[in-house]
Amino acid sequence: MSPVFFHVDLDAFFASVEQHDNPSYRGKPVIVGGLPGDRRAVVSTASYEARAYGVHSAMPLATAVSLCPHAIFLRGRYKRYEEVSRQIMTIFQEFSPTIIQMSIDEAFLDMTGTERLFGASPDVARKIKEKVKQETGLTVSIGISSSMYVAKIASGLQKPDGLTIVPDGSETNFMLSLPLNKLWGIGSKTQKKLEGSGFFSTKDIYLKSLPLLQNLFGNNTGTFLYEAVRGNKELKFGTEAKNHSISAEQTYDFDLTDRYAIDTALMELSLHVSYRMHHENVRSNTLALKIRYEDFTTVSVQETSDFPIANADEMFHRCQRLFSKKYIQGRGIRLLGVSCENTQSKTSPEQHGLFDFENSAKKNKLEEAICKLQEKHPEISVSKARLLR
DNA sequence: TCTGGGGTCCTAGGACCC
DNA sequence: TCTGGGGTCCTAGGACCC
Repeated sequence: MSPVFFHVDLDAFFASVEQHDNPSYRGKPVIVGGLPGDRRAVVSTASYEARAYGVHSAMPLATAVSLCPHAIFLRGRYKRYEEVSRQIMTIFQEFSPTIIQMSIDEAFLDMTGTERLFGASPDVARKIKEKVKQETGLTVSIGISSSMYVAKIASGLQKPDGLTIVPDGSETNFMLSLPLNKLWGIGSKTQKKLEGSGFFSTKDIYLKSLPLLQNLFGNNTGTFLYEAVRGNKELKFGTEAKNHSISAEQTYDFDLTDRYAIDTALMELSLHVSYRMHHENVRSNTLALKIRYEDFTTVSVQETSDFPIANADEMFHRCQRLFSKKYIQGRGIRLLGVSCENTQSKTSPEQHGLFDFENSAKKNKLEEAICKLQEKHPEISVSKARLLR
């Protein structure tokens, strides 16, 4: 028996939530991402009414304002979106014991062998759409295939409120009917590269041998392309330990040049990352710093030490060292980012530095306490004195 | 029009070890 | 004396996704 996968994708999620919660927004262009005049903002989600004006995700907000000045602009209510997302994921769980959530607004459902329980795939898909609509007022688009990769692409083809079924056995034909830019995992850079080598369609790729593709694009990309255009691409979702990371970054309205402002920013980011590490009960030995200069060139430095980063204070000092190592004096900074890579669960055995262990442990406890306090009373802002301007 | 924030994965080169 | 080959870890940068 072939497997059956649904890929379910919410339509213009953030904008749709706003239109649902606020009926006066319905039928009008809604743009979530920022207010007109916000510096350095981008479009997070545009409603379909706004897309008709050419507005799309990741577009600079200023561009969206000029394309569609009469749109309703919103900064976004992410807590609310998470709440609705949880509600919808719960609905999915009623239909499949195995769901893989891909992001806040999409998930795979393994529907293999559920026919007897719920009925034929198209009927179940319609039931899911109905139930989501009923309980949240939102529409979803669904792709159905024996391959998760194909289902993912299928769900995007008939948005919004779409249902695209790729019958078992027709995966390759389906893939060969698509333009290159529909391939999931092929972005604009790779597409340019493909075109540079004379590949303009999935068929052009299909006609070449695996060794030739590997030769042209490297082992990995070559194999990916070969499998993808056949609809054979397997998506692996390892439950095994992966390299996770926790990061925070901030684009500043105006470039930073002053060292005091930079240090304050680094401390803010360190606190943010550190609290999240406490919250998720993980630690990390690797700290990475990202600097984006005013001309958008981006550099990074990272450092792995023998012992985990003990607390926000230590993270801040490590950040300062990395910063001094990399920063080109005099250049304006538009973004700073701090990231802990390769995080490990705190339940796994820890190696302590012999040195200053007790002191670190105390700071750790303090920060954990602050973390808990902040969770309990989010209205209280607990922060380093320096951050209180 | 002037480019968010949070992630993951891949590549290529260097260090180091046997 | 002018130098192998494999494995692993680390780093910087880049591509991609939502």
